[in-house]
Amino acid sequence: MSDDDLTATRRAKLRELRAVGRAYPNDFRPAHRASQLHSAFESAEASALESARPPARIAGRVVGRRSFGQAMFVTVDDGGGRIQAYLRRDQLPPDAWETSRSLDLGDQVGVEGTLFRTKTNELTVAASEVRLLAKCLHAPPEKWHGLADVEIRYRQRYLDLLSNPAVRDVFRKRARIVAGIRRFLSERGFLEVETPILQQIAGGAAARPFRTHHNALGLDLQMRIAPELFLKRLLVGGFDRVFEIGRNFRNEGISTQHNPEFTMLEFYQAWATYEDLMPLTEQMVCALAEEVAGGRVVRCGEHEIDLTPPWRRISLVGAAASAAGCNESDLRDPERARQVAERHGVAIPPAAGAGGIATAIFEHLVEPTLVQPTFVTGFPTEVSPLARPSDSDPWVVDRFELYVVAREMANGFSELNDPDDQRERFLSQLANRERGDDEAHPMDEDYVTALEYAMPPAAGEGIGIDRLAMLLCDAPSIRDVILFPLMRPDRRAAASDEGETPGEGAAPGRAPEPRA
RNA sequence: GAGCCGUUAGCUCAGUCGGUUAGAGCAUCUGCCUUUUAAGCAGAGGGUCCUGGGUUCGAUUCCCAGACGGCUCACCA
Repeated sequence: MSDDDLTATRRAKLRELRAVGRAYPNDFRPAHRASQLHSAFESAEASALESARPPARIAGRVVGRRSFGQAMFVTVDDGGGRIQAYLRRDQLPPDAWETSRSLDLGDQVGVEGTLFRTKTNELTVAASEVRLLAKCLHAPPEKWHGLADVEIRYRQRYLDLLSNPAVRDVFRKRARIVAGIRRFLSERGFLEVETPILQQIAGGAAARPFRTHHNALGLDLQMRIAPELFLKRLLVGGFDRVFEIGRNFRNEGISTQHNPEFTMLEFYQAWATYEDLMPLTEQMVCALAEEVAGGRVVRCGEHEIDLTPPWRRISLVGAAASAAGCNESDLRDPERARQVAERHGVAIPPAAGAGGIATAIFEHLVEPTLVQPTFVTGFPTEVSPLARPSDSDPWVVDRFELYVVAREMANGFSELNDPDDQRERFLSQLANRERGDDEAHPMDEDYVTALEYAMPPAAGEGIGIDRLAMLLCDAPSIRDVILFPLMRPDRRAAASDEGETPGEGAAPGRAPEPRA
């Protein structure tokens, strides 16, 4: 049967339902969840159930149907688990039996009855009532292999979720990660805040923004690339520990590790340095791993990652020099650094000085090797326009990045709160922009003004939630932990949808759906 | 943006060294079946082989272009 035929068959059943009553009722209230019933009656013997006849009222999607003429088994998935129901003609009202006979895979159904165990000892609802609650008009993906077409999995995530239980688990884990972060930070006195996504100057990171427009104000705006500068304004305002979990938007390429919109945690703590944030990060990530991955050792692809603190610490310039076979001093000199980069075939970013070149060398030679959790410190000041210079060596800043499985996972530093230095850094970034670095940080005078009102010394950190979820859920692509990743429009589907009206032509009796 | 790979029934996949009716399992339809669980048995239907051009007597298959996806690289704090 073609797709149209499959749908037409189901639509015909829907038409019959409409003819005799409400096709989409909302008066059935399930009293039990499949998982509850399984755990509550786990140890109940068949004979015990036989005498007690515990009532059960469940609702969910039909994911299996085995028919025997005058009886059938139906497996119902209520989102949290599955339980099967046994439907017999001689135990059901006639209309419920008719409903049962017309059930299709994918339908939403409500079943009421009593629990028993079958010959094969499976806990089962012996149905005394069956209600169709919502008709499924399309054939669902195959029961055994599930949905494998990656494109459909992303475009129609609901199909992925309803046919691949492991996918639901990933997103449940992701929710627990986010909830765990909130709990962890709230317990430590951090205040959760929300700052603008629509901004006039998108700052706080090196990235190209999306542009948009506010009609009433006639104002061009950008989507935020980071909440950083607003969160630090809040430090000036007197909130000494703040955090935000929210979406950032960066107008850049898509890969297994990049989605144009992604979720970031940023938190700021006054009276702290980047040294304080490293153990805090270790604690937080360990707590999350123990909660969602069952321990501090997590499997990620072919790697086994041991998150037990303390994590290794290396210096960026030191590691880059040793990987490139040169001295650190070579990487502090623009000309010699350039030669080292060229010798190793490392592309030199536009407008880069020695610090930028050293960072590029690090990223190409060292970053891919950082599989176990590693804090990288000693970032050049040149590539860190918002971070506080190290007291002992102002060529670098008090900053770290966390790498796990060769992926950047977190970025934290002691905040630059000297307004005059910050203005100079912005000006230097502007100069880089002139020289072709289109991701150089823009000038933000309003932010500098905020610093002039005295921001307490502080440290702040950003953690990529998607990448953290990838690590803790063992997901190879960021699209596996983002429910609806950005996709190109599917022009094939658009073209064919315009050419036909699916199913409707063959259903002349069907009245249009009232919408108001 | 570049390279490689993929796109065949609603789903999961075979297949065609260019050949006449393109297959399987699940799903669907018909019949039988009151404890099955990837239920079973018998039968049937279901295809824009991603799209468009080209080569050819003949293209789902070969060539070119395009669409969409995946991976790698580039980009990307």
